Amino acid sequence: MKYLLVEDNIELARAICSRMSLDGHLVDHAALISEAVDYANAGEYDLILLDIMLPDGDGRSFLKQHRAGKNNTPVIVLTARSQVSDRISMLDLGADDYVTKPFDHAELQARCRAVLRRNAGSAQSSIQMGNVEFDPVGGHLTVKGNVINLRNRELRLLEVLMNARGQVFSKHKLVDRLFSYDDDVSENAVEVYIGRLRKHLDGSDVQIKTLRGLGYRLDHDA
Amino acid sequence: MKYLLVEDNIELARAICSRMSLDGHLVDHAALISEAVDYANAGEYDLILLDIMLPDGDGRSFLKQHRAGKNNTPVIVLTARSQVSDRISMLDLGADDYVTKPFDHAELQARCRAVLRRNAGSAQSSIQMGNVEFDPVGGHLTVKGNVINLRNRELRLLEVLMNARGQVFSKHKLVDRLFSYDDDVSENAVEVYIGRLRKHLDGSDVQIKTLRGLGYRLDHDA
DNA sequence: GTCAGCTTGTCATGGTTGTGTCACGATACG
DNA sequence: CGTATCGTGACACAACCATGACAAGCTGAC
Repeated sequence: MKYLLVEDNIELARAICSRMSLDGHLVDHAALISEAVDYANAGEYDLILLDIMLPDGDGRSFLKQHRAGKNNTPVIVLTARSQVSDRISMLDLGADDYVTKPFDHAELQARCRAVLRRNAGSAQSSIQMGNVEFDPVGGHLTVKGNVINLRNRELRLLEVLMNARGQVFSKHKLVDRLFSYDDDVSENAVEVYIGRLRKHLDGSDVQIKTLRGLGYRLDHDA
Repeated sequence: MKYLLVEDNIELARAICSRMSLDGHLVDHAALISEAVDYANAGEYDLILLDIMLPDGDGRSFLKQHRAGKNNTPVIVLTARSQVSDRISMLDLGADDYVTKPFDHAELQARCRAVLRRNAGSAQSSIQMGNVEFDPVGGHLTVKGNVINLRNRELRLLEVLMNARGQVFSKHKLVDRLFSYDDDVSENAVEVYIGRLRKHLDGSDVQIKTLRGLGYRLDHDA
């Protein structure tokens, strides 16, 4: 995925960039509206993250211009909590979601995924794989017709694995995905959750394979 | 599909138009009641999106007139959150649904689809689910034949849950849905309302399930 | 005005459970 | 056989949730 980040606070921008890069996304960064316009005109983006307080103008003008150009790229607005009225007009102008600063990176990532999923797969939210059906919106899993309610972390882990089946995730990467930055969590936690998920998937034709020293991968037996 | 949008805020109107156009719909835009009447008389629309605060009068008058003319075109009302108390009168006058500003465009699209679908298969305003019948227009609930009057907030909460059964709503999202932005309301309020709703639903085969750390979901026991 | 009655959000408390760690056993691999 | 890596049952704690009580608001009647 290719993101455009419009944010004048350099440190924050750098943090977001590195986080997103870790997820395998490509991020272009603009610190000014004028830059942002140039970037947007030059390339196709899957998602735009837009701060509204910028040195050379209001993010609104960018958003307005963006939508006026019949551009359908989803936009997530980054806003301070105090700028309430701005937030309102942003949504009215066609933003797809908003995140209030300061935000948790895990939350931003979740919002991004949600917006992208909503935008791409339209109504199709549940993921099918063999005799397993996973519904992240409903928060449950169906294995051979039996409904299993997943807990928060299990859900998030499965979501990550399901969205990139066949891809290997290192434990380090999974920790990054599941926990926020300041949560200091051992990698053993991931092992525990993998174990719990495996229990839920027992009897299905989907399994989480261990690749010693590398990580985990979701496989579907043929 | 052909939509008529009645909205005096030009920026918002433009944003909605471009969004809808991207979905392949044709949208006519009226900024005044008088214009709207002309449009409505001139053409057949599949759906009307109606703002109620308009410079030359109240959208209600348009709605009344529209229905008086035996016109069956579904209408979705766009209203500010503070005007939610008007909702009953809007629905009484024949609106099919309402969306509070500011709204998420994805939500507006979903509401449009829902209304059109509902309209295709003959109109029914009340929602049935197991031995529970919910009438959002009348504001009451029938559980096993017993009529229960709901209070305003309980009503809105149940409406949100009923319109997307099986979907998990985080408390954050529910706060967003039920309260306006400048109401600074704790998430505990949602817990309280869930509790109150559960009391009303006692003895029915519909229940609000708690998904710890995730939110709430309306379930129907089989 | 004011008083009663109803709605609504907050608070404090207590119960429940999801979560991450630990310790130890199992397994892969050189 | 030794070591690094992974699996897992048990556990303690913190986070989360339910709920009764309460106070502030609102409404309408008089």
